[in-house]
Amino acid sequence: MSDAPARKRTAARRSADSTYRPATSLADRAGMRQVANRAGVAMSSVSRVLSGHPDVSPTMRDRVMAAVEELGYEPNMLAQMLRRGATQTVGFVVGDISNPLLAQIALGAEVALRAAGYAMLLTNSVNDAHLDATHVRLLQQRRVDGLLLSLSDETNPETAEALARTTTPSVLIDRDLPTEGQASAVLSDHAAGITAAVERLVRLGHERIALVAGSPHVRPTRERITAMEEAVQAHPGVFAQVRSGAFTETHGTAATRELLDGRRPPTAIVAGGNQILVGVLAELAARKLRIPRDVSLITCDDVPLAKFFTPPLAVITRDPYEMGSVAARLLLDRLGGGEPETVTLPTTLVAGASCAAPRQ
Amino acid sequence: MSDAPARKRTAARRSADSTYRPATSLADRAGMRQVANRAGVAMSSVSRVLSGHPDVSPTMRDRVMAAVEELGYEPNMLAQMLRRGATQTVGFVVGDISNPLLAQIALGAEVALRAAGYAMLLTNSVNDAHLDATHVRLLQQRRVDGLLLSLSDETNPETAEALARTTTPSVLIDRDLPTEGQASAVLSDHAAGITAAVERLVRLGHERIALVAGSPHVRPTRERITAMEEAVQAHPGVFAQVRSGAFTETHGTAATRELLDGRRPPTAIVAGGNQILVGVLAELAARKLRIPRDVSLITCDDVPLAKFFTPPLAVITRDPYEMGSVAARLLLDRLGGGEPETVTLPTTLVAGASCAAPRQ
DNA sequence: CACTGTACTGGAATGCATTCCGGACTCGTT
DNA sequence: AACGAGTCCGGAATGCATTCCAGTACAGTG
Repeated sequence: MSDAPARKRTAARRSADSTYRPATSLADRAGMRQVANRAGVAMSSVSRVLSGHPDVSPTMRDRVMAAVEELGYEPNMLAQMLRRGATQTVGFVVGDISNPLLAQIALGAEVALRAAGYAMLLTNSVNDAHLDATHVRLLQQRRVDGLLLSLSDETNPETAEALARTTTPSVLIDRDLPTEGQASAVLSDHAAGITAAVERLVRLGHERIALVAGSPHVRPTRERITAMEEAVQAHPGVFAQVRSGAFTETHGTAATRELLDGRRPPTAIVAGGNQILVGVLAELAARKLRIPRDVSLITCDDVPLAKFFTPPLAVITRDPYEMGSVAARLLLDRLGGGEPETVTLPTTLVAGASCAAPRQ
Repeated sequence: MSDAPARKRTAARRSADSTYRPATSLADRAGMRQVANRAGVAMSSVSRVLSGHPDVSPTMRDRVMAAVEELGYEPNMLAQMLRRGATQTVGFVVGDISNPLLAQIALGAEVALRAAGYAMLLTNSVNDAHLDATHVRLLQQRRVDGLLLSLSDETNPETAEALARTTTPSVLIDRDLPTEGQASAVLSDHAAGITAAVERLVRLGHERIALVAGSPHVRPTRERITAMEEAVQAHPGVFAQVRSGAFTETHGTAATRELLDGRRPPTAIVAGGNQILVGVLAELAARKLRIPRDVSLITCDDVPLAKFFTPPLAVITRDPYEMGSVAARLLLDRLGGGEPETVTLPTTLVAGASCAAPRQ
């Protein structure tokens, strides 16, 4: 009875309504019920008008639309999601959005998804395999209609299981998982790029080529390694060394050091990613080795300044924005009832002065 | 009666239930009602157990938990969202996630938000002012609990209005809007960075300094311009030229061309962004001008390869990941009932050989 | 004029979980 | 033994929109 003011306010409000009400996040906005009352019709009619159902007379349409205008009614998407069982939302599990490559993919995907009325939930696994799985589950709890997956580790059984026990349409982005044809995929033809790079290096006269690759737990690395080994086999006398590890500057540096200190130091290096490139460059700089005089260099995946580098860097490029767009399209196809599909996009070797004949 | 099999199945199913059911997106999973039945208790009790309400006996807890286990029950977040009026979701409106700076901010924000149980919806305005406003409205329709705003144009009245007519807690990221203290903000101290840059250039002997800036519709550009003008005034004889425009390579090139063709070509250029830097470099390269012999160069916001450039680029850096983290923290504070707040983070001038004394 | 058909409309069930309220039961106390 | 108190539980309303179904009203046909 002698409540503190704060509690009293609550009590007063409650008695006014003669019923409790949960916290409404926004200033009480009109619901469909209010619209129905205002227009003097049933809620079902309001729903029909708003959803474009054919069984609606012109009179009804006008009355409802007028009420909608007057009250500034906007449907509550949460209620629609709950009722319809679809959220018009897609989850994007990405290793690390701060990687420009992934960021461009995300951009391409988001633009395409939004055009189709979908919103995109983004989670970063920060290269932690366990988080991949956690995020897949998390997004499913949030009832996403589909998943875009750029996993940081495709060999993690936990992730595989999380994906296996679900029917959520998914698209793998440059990843390879045993999904038994359940998932669509957009892939890059890394083999073509690496093969072209090797061909070029061999033609220039290189016989010791190294690949400083990233994590072997993702498809691009494995494809590149395989392609490198196969490409080299076609040229007797040419020999390749591979160092895979993390997609980090540290690995780039360490691997380069190892290679150059080895018994047969390479005359050409292929860097398997942005971060790795930085590490390779750091080690070459530390040793005062000049590109391409002492070592030829080719990097995978474009970096904005590559062509202004001294010397301009040779790059194996691809179109990440396009990759995101295609991923979105594949997912939308599946959401529309289509079958899983796999699309492979090209990679191209862009020449640059960082590649030259080795010193004799 | 003689329906096609497909329809028949539907009909049979309906009559079995004696009622219709909407499409359930996932394989029919158990709901709270099933758990309640299984455990032989009321739904309210199940809810209490799951939500950690105190009025629960150990017996009850065990029974319910057992049923939950057996049925593999997972609460439907959509229903919870609808009921609770909170989505545990935050919207991030960003100009263009493919900009590495923004991508790192997004990463910092997402990690911090996720740790607090929030998911992040991402939309790209692709530098279209109109889309800024559209996305703010879109995210509100999706009932986000809060907004992170890195708008592409803070002068658009449409966006201002969309924000004014809402009470959704927001955090501006390096943007300045007349929100009447409603929104929190994380800002970068661009003035400090530019001032340091000017001081350094002046000390080296430069008297004609240019700033190739980005869009004047966002705070960083305006801050930089103001700071440049003020810093120069402190040094009689030193004079600054500013060219603002889009955050594009094209603008960088065009502005540089203009400046160098002008009556008093600058001996030092400050590039106001990643894309702009590329344009500036392109134009300098086209003219065969050497850095720093012919022109000194400083760029804003780090690029991965800046320090391996020839010469290593002087950069005005900041910590974008931290910026994202702080933005998330400010938003979480507001969601927890805290007051709006503004935080300013530092910028630092990192020296590089791209800055030297001008030719005599 | 009766009857079938068409065009709409309202009512109610539904999706799923949360929370208020009242009631039942147990226990301690005098 | 009885009563006030404390524990705990079930029932029902609630959030909000969708959709099935049944029913009204009016038009067209024989």
